[in-house]
Amino acid sequence: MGDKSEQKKQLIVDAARQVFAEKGFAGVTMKDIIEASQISRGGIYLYFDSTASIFAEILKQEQERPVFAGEILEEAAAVDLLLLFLKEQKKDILRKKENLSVATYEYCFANRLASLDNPVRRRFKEMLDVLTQLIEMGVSEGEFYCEDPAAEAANILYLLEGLRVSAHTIGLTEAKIDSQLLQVVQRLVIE
Amino acid sequence: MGDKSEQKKQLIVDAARQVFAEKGFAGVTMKDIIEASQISRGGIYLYFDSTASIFAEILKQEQERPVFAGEILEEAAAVDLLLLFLKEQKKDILRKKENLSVATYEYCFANRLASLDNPVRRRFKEMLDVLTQLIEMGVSEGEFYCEDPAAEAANILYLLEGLRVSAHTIGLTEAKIDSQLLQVVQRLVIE
Amino acid sequence: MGDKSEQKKQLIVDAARQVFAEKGFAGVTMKDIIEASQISRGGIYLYFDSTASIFAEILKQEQERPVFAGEILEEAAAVDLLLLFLKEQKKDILRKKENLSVATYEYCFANRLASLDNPVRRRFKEMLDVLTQLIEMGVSEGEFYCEDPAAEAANILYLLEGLRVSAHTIGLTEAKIDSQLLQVVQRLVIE
Amino acid sequence: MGDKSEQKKQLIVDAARQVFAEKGFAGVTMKDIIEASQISRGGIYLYFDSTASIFAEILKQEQERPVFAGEILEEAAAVDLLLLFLKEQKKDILRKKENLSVATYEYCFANRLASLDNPVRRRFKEMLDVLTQLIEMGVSEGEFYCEDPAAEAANILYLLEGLRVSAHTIGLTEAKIDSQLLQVVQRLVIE
DNA sequence: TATGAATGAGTCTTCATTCAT
DNA sequence: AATGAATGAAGACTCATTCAT
Repeated sequence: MGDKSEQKKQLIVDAARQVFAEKGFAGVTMKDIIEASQISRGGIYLYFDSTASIFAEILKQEQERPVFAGEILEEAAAVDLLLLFLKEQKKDILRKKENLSVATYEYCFANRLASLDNPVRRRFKEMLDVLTQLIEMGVSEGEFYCEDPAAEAANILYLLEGLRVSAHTIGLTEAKIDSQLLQVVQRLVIE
Repeated sequence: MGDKSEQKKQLIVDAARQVFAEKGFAGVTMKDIIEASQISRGGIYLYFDSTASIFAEILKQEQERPVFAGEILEEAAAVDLLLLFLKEQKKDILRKKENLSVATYEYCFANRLASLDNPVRRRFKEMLDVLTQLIEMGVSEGEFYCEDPAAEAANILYLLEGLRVSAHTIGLTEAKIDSQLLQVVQRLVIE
Repeated sequence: MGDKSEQKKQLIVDAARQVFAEKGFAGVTMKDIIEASQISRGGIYLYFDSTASIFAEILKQEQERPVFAGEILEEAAAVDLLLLFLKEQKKDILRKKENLSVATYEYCFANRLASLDNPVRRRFKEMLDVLTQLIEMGVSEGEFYCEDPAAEAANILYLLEGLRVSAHTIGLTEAKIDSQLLQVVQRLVIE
Repeated sequence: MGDKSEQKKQLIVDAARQVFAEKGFAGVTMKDIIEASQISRGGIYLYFDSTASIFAEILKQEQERPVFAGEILEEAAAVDLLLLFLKEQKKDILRKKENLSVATYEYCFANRLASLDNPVRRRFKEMLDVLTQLIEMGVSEGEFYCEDPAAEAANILYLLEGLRVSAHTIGLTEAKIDSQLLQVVQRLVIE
């Protein structure tokens, strides 16, 4: 039955997400995922044919999540929304052992994608749009000063990406991240 | 003989660098390196015991290279030095197929280092110092406006790191990099 | 219901025949046959327990077909009947991609049968009888010269078998088959 | 060392020949051959990459053997040589459990070869030439009567092939083979 | 009867690593 | 110091067959 089948598929995806979060992408074998899910060696091939296709599914689902985890209040000030966004990002960057960032990087590297419709790119675009709108809103409300909101939004996202990857390569303390995010805010906000 | 031994070791390292640049770190096998260097199956173990230790040696050597590729003239203006630095970084980011960035990321991820004395971290520190001095110089010369040169330097480096990794995950055009670097310069330079 | 059950069984057999004709016997899996017939994974086991038993059923049905595909006229000359028989055999040998010969060979080999009541053997006997009678008829009518009709009939059948298998091992042109069959006819017929 | 390597390769080939003779081609796995040879699971891949390539090597070696197993005396009568040839063939056909015929058939079927340079075809051509010459010799010596030696030679070979394959499909007694071979001889020899 | 999801045994293949020479 | 043949552990994948529904 399609419904039950979907459930099982989701079970595998959820188990696999754990595995990928722990071990990244490159080092994960089908066996790892099989052992993490309640499925047999042969059974997993009924749903996925490789670790890559499982991870692709995870990314797809990831993309469907809203950019902002919390509620966005229409009447909220742009500064507050920005602070909220940055705080969420910081939290995620620091939760480096539990998130999918390393797996996502490794997946991108292994598959040498960077093609137009890859989910990581789409996610970036989506975040870029949201952030650009946020900045434009702040500018029109007189909260922010910014000549090129789109470029500024991209700048913030690339900085966050740099922090995210650096958390894994050189290690980052919360203080260091705060220092960087503070700069971002100071640059924008009219005091 | 120690000297001859060193030569052989360097031969392996040089061959391996090519392989890592092409295929990243995770996908490289001992066999790949053996085939690329002039050494036998068993012979390589006289010098290295894993792909990781070979890559570690490469990183060590990488770290010994000067931060600036070109000559730095004492009397050059800070703006020009900054522009030179950014131009070099851009070039390297765009040469993504030939540099060691993916291999380095994969190596860091696979070894979950981020320890205090890892070479990637040391390299970052080194660049941070150079860049901070550069900015301080620019400030004292009246070329730059900057309240916290060290934070600004880190900001630039994280942004570059973000661009570097994004070149592999979402793909970047030269124009997009230029747009980001322009922002960096405009922010600093007093027109 | 016995009748409906028989129908279903025949459905499987017919679908399987196609598969065996295309792929021989050894390379065919239950999955292949399941996909070719309108039956479920588990359902096929209600009728057959292996590809071998399906093929056995096909052979059984094959055996029930008349030796001569066309109509045999009582009053026809023995020469004409012989020519008709050889022509049919030639046609079948050349249609090597669509007939069951490879599958039959592979089935016999795999099951190392050659037992007394195997269907291939029965089929051979049947053809031997028909052909022997035909030759005897020709002899008594003064059309053929032959001292040992049974041995001659066997000789023709073995030759045809040799041509049939050679069509798959070394490849045969129509001309080569014609040349061989011509010899057979010349040997028998009194000019 | 090339020499020792060749020895090992030959060891594998010899062990594999046994296995193929026993089990045919289709049912033989790498594991079977590994267990029969003195080699490890991974080791066999240093020499061959599939059962097919091992069997191809066997066929190549087979082809290099002389068509006549025994000595051919220049001054021998054509009849005697023919009888010798047929006797050898009969012996081989009856030794059906120990020869490579089933494996060869299965190999040809599985690989759907029948291409111009397949070794089975070359072997056939070779035998055809030898047999044709033998018959021509007999004719010129006044021992044989034959209008078309090449066609007659082919006829004998196809008959033998028919007997060979029939030994596996319908089963053959020595008497039946003798009866067929007798016909061949009677047809040729001028009494 | 009929379904198709699930199982696990079996095979192929690659790879780091060892070891006799 | 150097070689490269050999090893066996580990992972990928397929397939016949079972079983709850």
